[in-house]
Amino acid sequence: MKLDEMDLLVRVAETGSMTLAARQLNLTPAAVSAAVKRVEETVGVRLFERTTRTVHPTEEGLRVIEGCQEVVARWQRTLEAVRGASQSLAGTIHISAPADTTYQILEPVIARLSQQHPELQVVVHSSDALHQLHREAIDMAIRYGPMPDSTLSARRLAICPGVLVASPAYLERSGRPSQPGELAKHRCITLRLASVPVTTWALQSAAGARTVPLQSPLCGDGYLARRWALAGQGIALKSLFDVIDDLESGRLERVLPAYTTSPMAIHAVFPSRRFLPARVRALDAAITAEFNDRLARCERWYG
Amino acid sequence: MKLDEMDLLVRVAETGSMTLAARQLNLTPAAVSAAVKRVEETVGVRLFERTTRTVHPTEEGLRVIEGCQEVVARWQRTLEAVRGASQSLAGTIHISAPADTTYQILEPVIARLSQQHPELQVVVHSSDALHQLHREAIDMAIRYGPMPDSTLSARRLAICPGVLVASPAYLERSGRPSQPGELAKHRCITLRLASVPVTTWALQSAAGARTVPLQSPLCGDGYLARRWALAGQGIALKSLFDVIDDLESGRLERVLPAYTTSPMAIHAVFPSRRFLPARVRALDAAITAEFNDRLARCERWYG
DNA sequence: ATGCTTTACGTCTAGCGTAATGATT
DNA sequence: AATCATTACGCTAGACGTAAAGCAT
Repeated sequence: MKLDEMDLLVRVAETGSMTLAARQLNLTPAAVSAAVKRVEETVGVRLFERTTRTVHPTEEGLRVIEGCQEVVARWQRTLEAVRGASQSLAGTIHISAPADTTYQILEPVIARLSQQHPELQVVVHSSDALHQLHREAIDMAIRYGPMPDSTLSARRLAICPGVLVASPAYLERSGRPSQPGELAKHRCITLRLASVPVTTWALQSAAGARTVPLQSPLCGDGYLARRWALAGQGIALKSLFDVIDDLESGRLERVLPAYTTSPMAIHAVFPSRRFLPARVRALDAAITAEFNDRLARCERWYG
Repeated sequence: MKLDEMDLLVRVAETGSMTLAARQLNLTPAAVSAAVKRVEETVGVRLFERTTRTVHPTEEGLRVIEGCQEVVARWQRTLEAVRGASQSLAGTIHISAPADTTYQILEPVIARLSQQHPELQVVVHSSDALHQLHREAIDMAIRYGPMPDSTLSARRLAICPGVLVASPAYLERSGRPSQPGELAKHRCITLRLASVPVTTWALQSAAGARTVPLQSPLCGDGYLARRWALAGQGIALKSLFDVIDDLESGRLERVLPAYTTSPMAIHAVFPSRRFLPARVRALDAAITAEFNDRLARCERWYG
């Protein structure tokens, strides 16, 4: 029995698909299928119940896969302990994050880390889709909003309300709305999340909740929305977390400051494999530090 | 990296020899040498410092070997958990014990266990030599006397003084010695331990210690000594543990009952590998139960 | 001189990709 | 129709044994 085969089992179980596991491991589906069959024969029990569309671990399969996870993790730890003498990090990290987070927050963090560790390669996947996590072998992802419980493990980085923002120039030109109803008269910049345009904003204030329907001339990802807002194109709804820099510097102003959306969590998401390589732990630490700093500024500004 | 290779590393470290490890694994020394070299290359560190006579783990080697031990043990546990559904034990156990222990104590225990589990095969190595533990791949051994600290792990089964015994017939015929000095006039049955004849008995009593020099007409292993004593051939020095049956039944009598040797421990000895297969655990349990029972009888008789 | 590790070499099998097949949505 | 798992087949590389060489005790 090989450790690679154990890793393979774990990935098949995680992705629920031999093809995806194959893609992660740079193998063909045929090889993965054969490997699963091979292991099942040597172990002597059926590990996955499978149709051509789904792959489900069996009762015993779960036990075996858990064992595989721990075994692989234990081995990786010893390897790291033994050759980790050279304190420099090496290898490739695949990280996925929403566009705005990538360009605004991650970019400097990653640049710094990359400079400290020249042998490190960071591949950035700018995406909102969680399922991409398994499609490519993503090591770490950052996601806004509630976490669907799945085979992923997540740690909360921050929790922050959404706020309406616009540039001072735009507000000078178009006026400051004093209540949500007036938003209909403004250029509102909306998001397209997972290819689906967002058509309403759910605002709340001390006075109560209010859902505002929108038709928006500008619709894009979160990064575009912020850039457009900065360029005076209109009013955007962004997580406070994303615009704290702009608010602090005065490049953006809050609109209807009595209103926010309900707080939304930001998570660091990892594949459920037990062991994170040192390079991923380092990136995680750097990102977490950055988020904590930023979160503190949000709370200071907001509170 | 294969689990078999990890097991191989563990065995090389345990035995301190590639050839012995090869013998345990049914491989050639060439294959073991190649495997070690292979692993060293994939891990990237030298695991063993070796001359042609010795194989010593390096600093990193120790870490890696420990990792291998745990990994292999973890995997064996999952395997056992998964296919252990069939509660019957199967496979082969190699057990090593002194002759008398084998014939008198182990024989019925093993017979019983073998009957309960028809697929079980027990290979008994009647031997006193600890180093045999690594020569053959012994799963469990029973040893009298102090444990040299080594790569073996041991658990104490009992601790018992040695006593002088002879058959009533012999004592009727030759008379009962009343003090150690009189032993010189008797036929004393001695042991040959590790091919070295024992020429003195170190006795002690409330009055003090006394070392008696011997020249003995009969010299053999512990089983022979007991049989000769039973046959009225003379006086033997045996662990109380070995002769409790004979003393209880009156087939043997204690000689110089005020005198014993200092208590000697009896250990169950295992190779230091982390995980004992269920079959070995079962045998261990059965033997331990037998020893506990016997030890209780010793204490009752002695106290 | 014995017994160990190492190297060289020939052999064989395990494990991969390619490509075709079968099944499911 | 598209996508996934499976099977068949040819190929390559890894792992073993044999045999010989090199060292240490």
